Amino acid sequence: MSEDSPPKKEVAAVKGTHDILPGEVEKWQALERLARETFELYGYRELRAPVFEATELFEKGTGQTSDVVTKEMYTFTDKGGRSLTLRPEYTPSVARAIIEHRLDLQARPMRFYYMGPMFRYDRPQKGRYRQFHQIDVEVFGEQDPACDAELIGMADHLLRRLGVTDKEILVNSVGCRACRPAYSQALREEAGKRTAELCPDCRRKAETNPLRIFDCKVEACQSAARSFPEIQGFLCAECRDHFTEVLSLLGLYGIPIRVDPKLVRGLDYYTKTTFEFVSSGLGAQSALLGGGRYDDMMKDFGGPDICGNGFAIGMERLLSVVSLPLPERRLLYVAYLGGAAKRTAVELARFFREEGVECLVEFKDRGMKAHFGRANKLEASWVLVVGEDEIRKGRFGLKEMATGRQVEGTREELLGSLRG
RNA sequence: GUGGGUGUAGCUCAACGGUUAGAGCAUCGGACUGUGGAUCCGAAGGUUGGGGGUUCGAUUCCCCUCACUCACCCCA
Repeated sequence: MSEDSPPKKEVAAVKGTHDILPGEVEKWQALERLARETFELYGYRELRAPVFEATELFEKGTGQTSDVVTKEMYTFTDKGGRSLTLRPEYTPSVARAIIEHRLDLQARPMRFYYMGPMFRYDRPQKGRYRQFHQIDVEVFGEQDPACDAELIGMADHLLRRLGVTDKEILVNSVGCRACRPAYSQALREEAGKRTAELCPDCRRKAETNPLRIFDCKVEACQSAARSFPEIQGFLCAECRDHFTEVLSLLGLYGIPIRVDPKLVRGLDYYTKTTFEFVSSGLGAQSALLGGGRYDDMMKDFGGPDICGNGFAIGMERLLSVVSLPLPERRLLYVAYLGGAAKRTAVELARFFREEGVECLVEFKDRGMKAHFGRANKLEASWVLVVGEDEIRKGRFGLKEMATGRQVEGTREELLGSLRG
């Protein structure tokens, strides 16, 4: 009845999300494999939590005043009337899992890692997406500063394995609940005196979270901030000793770092050590990886009083500075001539796959030339030639595409060439 | 949420306000029914993001809108 073609609907991935296509996905697989291998070397084990959680979990864990919670969460109501949220970060989920399964009663410390998508309703830009992927590493129940150093060392190890040379490691201590209030107060007072120099945003931050003024990119604010007191002078004895020991161990590992007193991380729960790996060439979003210690989070959840420590890697950002050699594909293409040979081709493909050879047979009947053209396009390493003569003899031709050399043999004999 | 930049074929890009919007690459077919990359021939592919306006005439100029992108905010 309606002859109007339906209005041309724009089909496109949702803003800030992306498909990862073949050709690109191999890099992701390589990163995932190397990350897994590296973390397992240090005794970390994977812990997988759901993609969404009760909204309340993030309000408590991430902090009700943080931007992530106040304006960046993907929150929805399910059919049972529950308020759920696609996780904007991973740490609260791990904390929840530990409490729920009473993992705190097991031997400590607990070392976990995880990789997967996170969701934040941000305005997308280079290195920042609404669905993005993180590799998360967390240690619970270890207060020794050696743990902080181990995490930084392990992150550095992974980046070295990935061949990331353009990076700098920034480390700082943001103190704890005992000593940070005094520092915040000192900053607040200083900012109060210099209020005329600060941008409106920073005037607000002076009240809510004065440490964040250091993050501001406005030149006037930066130059004002340069004369602000530094946190080192305010750390309590415990925090100072902790920080000194972290730095000392990093020196022992031979990991070059830069102490950056102005490194304040965005999430409110950090205590003592914070760190960030930055790289140029990432645009404005220069942090490849960020983390630190959070001694109070678990307690704040109403869980056991055990400390936490960890970091998150931005996979998109990391991949954009990594140049991994792609694994070489070794594909066998089966070229057959005619309908009878097609059946043999399918059988042969089955045989070779059972023997662990990547093997492709296409179902469109082609001439030999077209088969080879196709094999070439698919970047096959070999072509198996299956025609009437070959079937009669039970011996097939195997051509190595790179060299053009061709051998003949039974399927078992050819297996040797394929594996050699 | 706020600013800037960009939108033409699957991709990379052309077209002074003026014929039927072109090219390269990619795709498909043919030359070519027993051996690849080459070459030649051909085909297909577009509501020039969408809507409105100015004009005899708009891919081109103006406005709005949408998308992408970069930056702010924030963060990995």
